[in-house]
Amino acid sequence: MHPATASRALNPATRPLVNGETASRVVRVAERLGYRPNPIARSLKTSRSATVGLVIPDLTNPLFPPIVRGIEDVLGPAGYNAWLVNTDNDADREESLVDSLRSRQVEGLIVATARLQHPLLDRLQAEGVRTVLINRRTANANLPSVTADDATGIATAVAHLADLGHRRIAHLAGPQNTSTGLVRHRAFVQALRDHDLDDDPRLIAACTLWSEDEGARALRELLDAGLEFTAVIAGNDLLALGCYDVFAERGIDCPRDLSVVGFNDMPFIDKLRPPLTSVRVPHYEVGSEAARMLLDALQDPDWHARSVLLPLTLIRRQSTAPPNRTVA
Amino acid sequence: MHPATASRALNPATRPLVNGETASRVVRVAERLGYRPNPIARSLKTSRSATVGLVIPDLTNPLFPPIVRGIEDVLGPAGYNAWLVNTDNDADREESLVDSLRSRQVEGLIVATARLQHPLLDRLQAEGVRTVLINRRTANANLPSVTADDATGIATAVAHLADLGHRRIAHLAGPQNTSTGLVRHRAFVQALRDHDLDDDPRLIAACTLWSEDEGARALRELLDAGLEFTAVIAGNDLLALGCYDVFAERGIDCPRDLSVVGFNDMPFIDKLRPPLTSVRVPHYEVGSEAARMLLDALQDPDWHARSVLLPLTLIRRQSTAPPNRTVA
DNA sequence: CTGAAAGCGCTAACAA
DNA sequence: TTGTTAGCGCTTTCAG
Repeated sequence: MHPATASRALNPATRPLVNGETASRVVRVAERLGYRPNPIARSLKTSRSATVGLVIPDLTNPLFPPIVRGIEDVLGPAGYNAWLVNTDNDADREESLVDSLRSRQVEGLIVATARLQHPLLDRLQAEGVRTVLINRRTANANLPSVTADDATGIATAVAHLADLGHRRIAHLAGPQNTSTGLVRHRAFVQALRDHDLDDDPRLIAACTLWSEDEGARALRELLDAGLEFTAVIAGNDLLALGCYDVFAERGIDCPRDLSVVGFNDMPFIDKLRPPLTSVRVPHYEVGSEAARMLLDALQDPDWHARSVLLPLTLIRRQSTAPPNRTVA
Repeated sequence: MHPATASRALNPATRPLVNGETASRVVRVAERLGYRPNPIARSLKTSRSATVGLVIPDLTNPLFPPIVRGIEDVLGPAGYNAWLVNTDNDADREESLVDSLRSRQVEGLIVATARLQHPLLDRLQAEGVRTVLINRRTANANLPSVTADDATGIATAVAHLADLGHRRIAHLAGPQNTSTGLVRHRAFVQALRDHDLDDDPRLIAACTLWSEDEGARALRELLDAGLEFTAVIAGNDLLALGCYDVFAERGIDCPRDLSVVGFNDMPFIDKLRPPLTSVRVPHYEVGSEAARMLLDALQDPDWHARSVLLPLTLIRRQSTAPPNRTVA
């Protein structure tokens, strides 16, 4: 038995090249000997790896695990693995991690860390690295992406509050250098106008991070400014969590004194006090769709970029109610 | 310039073998050319990989991200990476994932999926694969592990409830084929006796999974049996979450009608209604300690297994209060 | 359909 | 201190 023949017999793709009988004999013997192909040697020869890199800003954000699931569930059956890295929202770390993924011959990347201006991503595209963005996009629209339909989501949230009778709604705007922060902010302003609500710019508080602390800080700022408002749309659930901290701190009764809407509907958010009304993003589907897209791109050399917007639904819970005119 | 010399100059470990001046010249040129060593070729040659495998049952459990962080923070500076896999609590999947990690030449494993009887882990040990267990252990005590001091944690929880005046305390026992489930169960019984509390065996409900649904099912079972009890110690926070679902379902006022204690103090559990009293496990430290242990084991060929128990603290929140004699 | 031969990029042993 | 040589385990031409 000659190694080349064995190799052909063991690789499903080249199996047809070899006599059916020899093939099955090889497979049987390999089985008996407990032979395991060495993917490293294979990688070295073929410069492929059956692996894709997954670049996450922060795994401790409960948003990401379901996305990772979605990705793995699609990649696995296709014979691919995901190599996961955490950037901690640090551009240098991101650069070196992407480097290390590339030197390990990952065949493509799924990136959840996009900022609107993102030189690294432009470079990857220029160098022809197959990349799919998730959650956030860059200003450069040529990169394929799978994101939520943020604008519609915010519009739905505003409509919900308007229906309840709110007229002065505040917004905790996420970082404006991320597509999600910017799109949600703009959609918020647009939706206020569409509903003829007060679009007082002072009711928009900028957050520099997607974090609980920033959410708390921003809400305090609005309250301390003595502005009148009866509801808040937080740029995401973490910012909304910060609002809950302020409620506890200042004895604010939610939803009687103030309604809050979050964004993402992350796990466990339904167990808060009160359960948070939030715009649900189908995280698992974001992951599975992105993985499918990347596999397509890997298979078809002249695949062309698409951007998928996944639909959102507003999950109404107890953090929103009609405004309490006597208090606000 | 000869490739072997360049190789020696670029590898910090062999750098001393080469003339200082040539070395820095090589480094400079490599820099200018944007040379990136190919870790795959290196792996093939050296059969090392600077990588360890991390075997997690379910990444969507918020317990794990902080552990992963702890591991990466120790591994990174030592020049190692972690390759993370999800088993979904499926033994077959686990087997094939561990296989794939090994064929990728991981130098060691950190395993969070241990069951008391765990043939795969015994085999790994027999084959000399460097392995550190976290969270749970096997019956085979020879495997090094980093776990929480569960018994003391449960004793503290029982003491807390006893101090509040509870005398009939129920336990939602986690899967008895895991060390955590078994140890907590036994510690619970022991602690009841130490405090002279009623150790009615009917007050212990077995859960077959560490899940919210199982927690809910088990608590319903206890309530439906018409047993009298004023507090519950859940085997972990997910089981405790299930209790919250039953409270909502049946209009039970926690902590007035029933006190609950969780275990793990997982992220966001402090935001529940009411905030959950829980035994805090230092997850980050579990990860960092395990990573340090594994690095030690990799460096020192005749390293001997140790097991580390990390201390726990009870975090008192609003889910526990004195029993309400008139209702219970 | 199968065999022979070469080489992916790197490093370790040995020689100079 | 540097050069030479060989080979990690696999796949893929090319020839037979």
